[in-house]
Amino acid sequence: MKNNEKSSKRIFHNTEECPIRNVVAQMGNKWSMLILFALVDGTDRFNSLKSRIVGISQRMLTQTLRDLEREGYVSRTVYPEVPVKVEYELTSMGRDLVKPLYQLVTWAETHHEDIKHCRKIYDEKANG
Amino acid sequence: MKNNEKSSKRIFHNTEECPIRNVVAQMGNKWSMLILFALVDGTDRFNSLKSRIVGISQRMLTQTLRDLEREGYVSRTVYPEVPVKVEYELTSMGRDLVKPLYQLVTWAETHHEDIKHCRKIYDEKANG
DNA sequence: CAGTATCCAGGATGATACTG
DNA sequence: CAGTATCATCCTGGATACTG
Repeated sequence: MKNNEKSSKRIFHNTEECPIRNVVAQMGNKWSMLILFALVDGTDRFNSLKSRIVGISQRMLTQTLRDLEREGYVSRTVYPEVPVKVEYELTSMGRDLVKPLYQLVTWAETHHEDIKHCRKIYDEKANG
Repeated sequence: MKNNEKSSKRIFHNTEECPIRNVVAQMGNKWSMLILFALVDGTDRFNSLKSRIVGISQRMLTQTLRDLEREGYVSRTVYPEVPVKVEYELTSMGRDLVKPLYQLVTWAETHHEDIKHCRKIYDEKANG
């Protein structure tokens, strides 16, 4: 290949349109993946999710569920009983997204110790 | 399975120790994945990266490279010439991480239009 | 060339109180 | 039960100027 064929490859991010960021930035926020994984085994309700996902606030659960619903990963069903019942469930696209996500989770678990080790080395070099 | 076996499954995030967040939160920030992908084809230098990764500031390139180096995904080599030359390269762990990342990128590209469509529907329902 | 140092704006997240 | 509304705080990222 030509001398600088590689270095000439430019990379754009385009926050609005980039398909990568559309998915990864959403998954990168604090609660998205936890909620998706909480729904893998089936439908669940708001307060049940809230107690299962340890540490999440009502505000962030609502907001992240809305985001995930807007992206098309989660569906929301309201049963007009009294008191009202709301069920959340993965859509088919949501269930599909979980597959590559699990690949990443598996990778993360496999390399967790390596990463911690690298950080330790790096920090020791910086401080020592 | 028992009645509430599913709903009893609790999910923790533990920002410090959770292997998932250790990886995904880092990849979720604005420039990490772009830098990793920019280095897939081989070694590159600071200013070359800066011009190839469109829109990145000097500050964020430095900072994100340091983060990636600390995690063990990128190596940094200084050549004590004048002026100094610094080369960045993926480590073997970095090259390995790119694989599941590509799975996710492929998924994102495949579903980009679906996601945009879902958003449109959602927003129309909210506003109309 | 390859950074560092400052300052600042905006978004993400959390705490708390209130509601159909 | 399943939220909404408001306020405070922290973190991310961008602009700009300076340096070995």
